[in-house]
Amino acid sequence: MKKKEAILRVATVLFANKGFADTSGQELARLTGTAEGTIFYHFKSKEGLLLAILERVRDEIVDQFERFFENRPFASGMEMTEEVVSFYLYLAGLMEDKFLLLHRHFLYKFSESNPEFRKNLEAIYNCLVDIFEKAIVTGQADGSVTKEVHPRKSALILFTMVDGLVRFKNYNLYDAGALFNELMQTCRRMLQADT
Amino acid sequence: MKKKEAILRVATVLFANKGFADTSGQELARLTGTAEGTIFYHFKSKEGLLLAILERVRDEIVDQFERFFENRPFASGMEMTEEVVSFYLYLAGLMEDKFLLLHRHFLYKFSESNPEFRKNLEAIYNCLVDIFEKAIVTGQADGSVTKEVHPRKSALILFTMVDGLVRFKNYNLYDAGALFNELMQTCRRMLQADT
DNA sequence: AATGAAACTGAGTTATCGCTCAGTTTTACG
DNA sequence: CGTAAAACTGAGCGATAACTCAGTTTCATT
Repeated sequence: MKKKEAILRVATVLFANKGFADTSGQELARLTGTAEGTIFYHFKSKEGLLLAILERVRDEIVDQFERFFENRPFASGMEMTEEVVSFYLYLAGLMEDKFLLLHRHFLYKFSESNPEFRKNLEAIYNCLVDIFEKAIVTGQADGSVTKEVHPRKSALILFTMVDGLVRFKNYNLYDAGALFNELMQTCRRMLQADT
Repeated sequence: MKKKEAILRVATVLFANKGFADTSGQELARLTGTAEGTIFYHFKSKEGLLLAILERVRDEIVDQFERFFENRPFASGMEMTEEVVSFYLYLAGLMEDKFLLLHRHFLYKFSESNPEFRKNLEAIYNCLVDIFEKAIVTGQADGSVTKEVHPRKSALILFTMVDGLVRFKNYNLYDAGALFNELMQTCRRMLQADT
C-alpha cells in the first residue's frame, strides 16, 4: 500500500503542473521509485489513476469545508460570506496543486465521456456554491445582506469571482494576495443591505 | 498561402478543444488536406505553430476592442463599464475557440520558458484590464462611479469576474447567459457612487 | 515557353507512449 | 515455519508521436 500512495501523491502534482498527456508512466515510475507495471497493477489505466486522484480531491475539499463550517458561530450572514471567501482563498493556497488540477481542461474533457468524472466535479462545485448560497440566504434572513440579489445566482457570481482569482494566481498572472482586500470590499458592496 | 491559412485555422480549433499534446500533426494534416511536411514547412515546430496562433489571437482581440471603443460616446463611466463587460461577453461568444485557447494551461507553461508566449499573453491581458480601468477612472471623474475603489485593482477584480464566467461557460459547468443580469447588477452595486 | 523560387509532398527516422504479462518478492496468518 | 494471496517488477509490444528531407508541383515573371 506504500507505493500506491506514492503514485497517487506524485501523480497529483505532475498532472496538475505538467498536464495529463505530458506526464508519462515512465516519469511517474521514476519519481515514485516504482516499476511502471506497478502503476497499472493498482490502477487499470492512466485515466483510472486520474479518476482516483479526482475522487481524493473531492473528498478532501468537501471534508475541509464541512469541518470548517459545522457548528461555527457567525455574527451575521455577511460575516459568514466573508469568511467563506477567506477560507476558500486559504484552502486554495494550502492545496495549491489540487486547485490547479481542478482548473485543468482535461478533467472536463474526460467528464464528457466518463460520467464518473462529471459526478465528482459536480459534487465539488455544488458543495462550494451551496456554501456561498447558504451564507447569502442567512444574511438575507438576518438583514445583513440585501434582498435585492438572487441567492443562488449571486453565489455563482461570487464563486466565479473567487475561483477566477485563484486561477490567475496559479497561472502567475498577478498576485492574488494584493487583491484580497479589494475582493472583500467588492463582496461587501455587492451584497450589503441597502440603507 | 492557402494551406498555411487552413493549418492556422484548424489548429486553433483543435488546440483549443482537444489540447496541445492531444493534437497530432497527423490529425492536423488530415483535417486540413495537407501533407504533414507542409506544417513543418510553414512553422518550424509544433510550438512555433502555437505561437503563430497566439499572435493572431492577440491581434484579433486587441483590434476588436480598439475598434469597438474608439470614438464611442458613453453617457457615463458607469455605462461604459457596463458596455465593456457586455462586449467582453459578446466577444467571448463570437470567438469562443480563441477564448477557450486562452484558458488552456499549456500557453502559460510555454510562457515560462519562451518569452514570446509571455509577451503575447501580457499584451492581451493588459489591453483588457486597461479598458476596464479606463472605464472606472472615467466614471470616477464624472461621478457615476464611487471614489472608494482602487481603479486598477477593481479593474482586475472585474476582469477576474467576467473572465471566470466565460471559463465556466466554456467548460459547460453552467449557463453564463443565465447569469448575465446578475453580473451586471453586481458590477453596478460594486462600483456605484455612494448616495 | 523558360526559369527560379516558393509551396508542397509523404515515406522514412528515431523516440516515446500506454500498457501487458510472466515471473519474483513481500506480506499475512494458521 | 509453510503457504497462498497481494504487491511488485521490468523487458517487451504495437502504436503513434514530432520532425526530416530528397524530390515534385505550382506560380510569377519574363
